[in-house]
Amino acid sequence: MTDRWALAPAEDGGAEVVPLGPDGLPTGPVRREADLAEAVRSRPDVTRWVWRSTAEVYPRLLAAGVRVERCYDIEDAETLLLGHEGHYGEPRSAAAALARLRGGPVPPDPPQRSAEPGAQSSLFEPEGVRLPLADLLAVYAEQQRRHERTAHPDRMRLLTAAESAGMLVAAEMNRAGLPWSADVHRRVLHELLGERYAGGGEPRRLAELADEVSAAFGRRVRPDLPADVVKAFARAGIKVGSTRRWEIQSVDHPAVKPLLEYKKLYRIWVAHGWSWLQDWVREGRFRPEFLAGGTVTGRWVTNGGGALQIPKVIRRAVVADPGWRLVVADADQMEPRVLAAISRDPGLMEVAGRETDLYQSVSDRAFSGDRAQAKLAVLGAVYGQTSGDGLKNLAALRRRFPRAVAYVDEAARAGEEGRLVRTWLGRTCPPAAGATQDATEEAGLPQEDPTAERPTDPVTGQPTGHSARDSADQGWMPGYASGNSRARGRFARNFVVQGSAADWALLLLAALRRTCRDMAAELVFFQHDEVIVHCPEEEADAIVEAIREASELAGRLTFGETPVRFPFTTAVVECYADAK
DNA sequence: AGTTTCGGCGCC
DNA sequence: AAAGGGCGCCGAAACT
Repeated sequence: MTDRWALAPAEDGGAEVVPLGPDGLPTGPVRREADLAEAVRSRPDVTRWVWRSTAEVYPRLLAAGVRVERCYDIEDAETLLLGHEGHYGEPRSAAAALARLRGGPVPPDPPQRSAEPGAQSSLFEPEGVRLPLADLLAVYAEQQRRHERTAHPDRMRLLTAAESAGMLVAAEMNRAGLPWSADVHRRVLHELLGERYAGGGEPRRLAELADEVSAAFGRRVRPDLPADVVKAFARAGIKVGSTRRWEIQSVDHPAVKPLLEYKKLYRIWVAHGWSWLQDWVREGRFRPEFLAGGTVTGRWVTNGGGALQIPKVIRRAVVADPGWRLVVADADQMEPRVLAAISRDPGLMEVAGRETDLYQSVSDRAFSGDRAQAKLAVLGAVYGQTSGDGLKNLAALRRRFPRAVAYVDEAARAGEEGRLVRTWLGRTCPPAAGATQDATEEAGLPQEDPTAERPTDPVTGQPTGHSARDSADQGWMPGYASGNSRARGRFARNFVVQGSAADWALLLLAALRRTCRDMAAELVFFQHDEVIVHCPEEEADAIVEAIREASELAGRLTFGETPVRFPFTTAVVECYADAK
């Protein structure tokens, strides 16, 4: 039985709270509490807290040592509901939702903060605009009704609940940080890059490689400047369109080898080098800011430190505390398994019902045992590959798994025709640029109001700088929603799979978090289909089992009863790099 | 001088 | 002829 309360923080550090019934309406008077954290701590029986913004409230609770079981984030739900209703990009604040409900002018969303290196979390800078508790309740009650009007109310309720759970996980991970050994990191950097020179220029190894490149060309060439490199190749009689690795690596020239090595190391140096270490690692922890549902597909993003792009060599610096372990768990072939679950393709579900290598099973059935071809074909189907071996092999895939291929083909067709597609739980893709009214109307702003704000970018919340006139055909939507029909088809094709995988991953995290509740174990990292739990050595086995159980539960909750399994490869290690 | 876009590459 | 989705990050280039 859920005991649900709503909460609104007050300016003075206190809060208003009120109990809610099953219909979301108050069942008692509003209580005024002097201390926000105490208001929650003193009500341990509450199983779900309804609030405007997890990012506003939960870091403060965590700082006071208070955790909650579940929450409902009104502004996140507003975003998901607006998307489902075809109003992607409209202001998503509770204040805007209230204005739409009451018929007043809709305020634009405040600009988003961006992370500063080493900055503390938003403890004392509540983001967004607060709303009185009574207004919040009106928005919440209306949202409950809007859930009922969606294509699958049960799934939509699960989606908003799951993403709220994800936001709790994200806040807790932000607080925990990823265990990081600065000493190991510096050792790795020294091995790869050599000594640093005074003045902050290139380290020794990069300088040497730059010299080798120059020597090979017979003139001074800066390998970090693409234009310089293209020009140098041209003088050597070699025409290259870019200096991308895949294009350069087949070129027969002595500069190629040192150039590619330079680019690899340069990347480490600028993105994860000494200044990164200085900026992002404090007291043995790397603290990026995880943001649940930060992408249109529902995948998470991080602000700062490139936490989801840590190069493999740098993972040697992720080291458990003494006596503790990292349980590194990686979902096996997640995307094709998700495709099996959402398409209900009998053959693919049967294959995905085994815990053994899915690509091998697919290749046994359709590719005469050639696993590499099978994998290319599957990924090509999911990503919308239109050339090469993947396309050729798509035909074989289609013969054996017709419903699976038809599912993504239909999504692609919908995308090309400008229709919306949804994930299994109901997260909806943004509309194509040009397919909707202009941004000003989208924002619900009065057309004649001279004081109306300029259109804001639906992703960044920043003014676009474009007029309403040109916003429909250029620029105000990012590339995924571009007017290019085929690109739009590929986007939609991938959206249904990647996004449904993100749906499932949220449920997985929620279940795993629940298991960790009464243990010392902490979730410290999440990357699409991979989680890391930091725990005392003696808890590691229990965590491995918990991951298995969480995966099973997440599969069933998300997709219903299907034969599809979501096995994980787990490793109990002291160092992240040892997991692979 | 400050801001935005581009090229390239890291991860999934 | 080329033809894969989603991100973040950096310095350089391009812009205002």
